[in-house]
Amino acid sequence: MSEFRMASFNVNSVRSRLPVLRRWLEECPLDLLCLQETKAVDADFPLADFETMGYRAVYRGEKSYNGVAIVSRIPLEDVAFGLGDGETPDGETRVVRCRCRGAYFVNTYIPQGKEITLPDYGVKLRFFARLRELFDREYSGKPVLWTGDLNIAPTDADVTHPENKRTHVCFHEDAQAAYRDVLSWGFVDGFRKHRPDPGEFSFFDYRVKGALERNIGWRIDHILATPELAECSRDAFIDREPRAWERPSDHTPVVGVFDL
DNA sequence: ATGGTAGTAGAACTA
Repeated sequence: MSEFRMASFNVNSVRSRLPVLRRWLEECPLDLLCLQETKAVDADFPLADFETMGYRAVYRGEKSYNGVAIVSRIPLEDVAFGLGDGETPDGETRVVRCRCRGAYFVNTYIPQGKEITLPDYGVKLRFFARLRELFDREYSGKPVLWTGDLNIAPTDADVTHPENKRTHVCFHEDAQAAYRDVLSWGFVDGFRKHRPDPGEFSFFDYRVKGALERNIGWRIDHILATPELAECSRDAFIDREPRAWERPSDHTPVVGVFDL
């Protein structure tokens, strides 16, 4: 049993974010880092850069969109991509799973959904349902850490102005219910366990002027753990610093510290 | 923030 530090970070292009990642990993060393929106086909994933930093990585990407990775200091076992249910799209570039230190990690980039009136929103709701099916099918009784950009702000405490976001795909009641249904499989909000107060956000829209300084954002990146894992959780926090650096992602990392 | 910016592209899409 020793300290295990992990994080989830939507990088909005892993290649564009290498300077930020280098600096952040130096200042905030991790055992395991879950990335989303890598936006690189596998041949273009900057594996050598991570190896230079002392990490290995598993990844699956596509041109321009999506893409997930798990970057780690220690070996990863049972690596798998996608939801594994035979449905299309299969989520190959949105879901990466592995086992590490006796725990099961599920790193997801949930579809954003565009607009509640569009088919994309149905795909998003179905994606949550398929995840629930995956947990039912493959993870019964196991210690699981579900993390990533879930594109959902679960409660009014997780956005700046809840009243004008009721029809937003990341805040709409149907999306929140779909998220809660996965949560009810058996997850504890690992961030909220340590940070109960409202007003902490992991996403700050590039298009909102001074979003970070004015704290206008969303908490849509999450660390969720099964109860026995949550018991091992020692701390969780959102690190706002990388969002203020040169050429930032629009997201900033969520960090979880465990005794594993 | 019913507009805006960033990324990948090399025009228009996704977020």
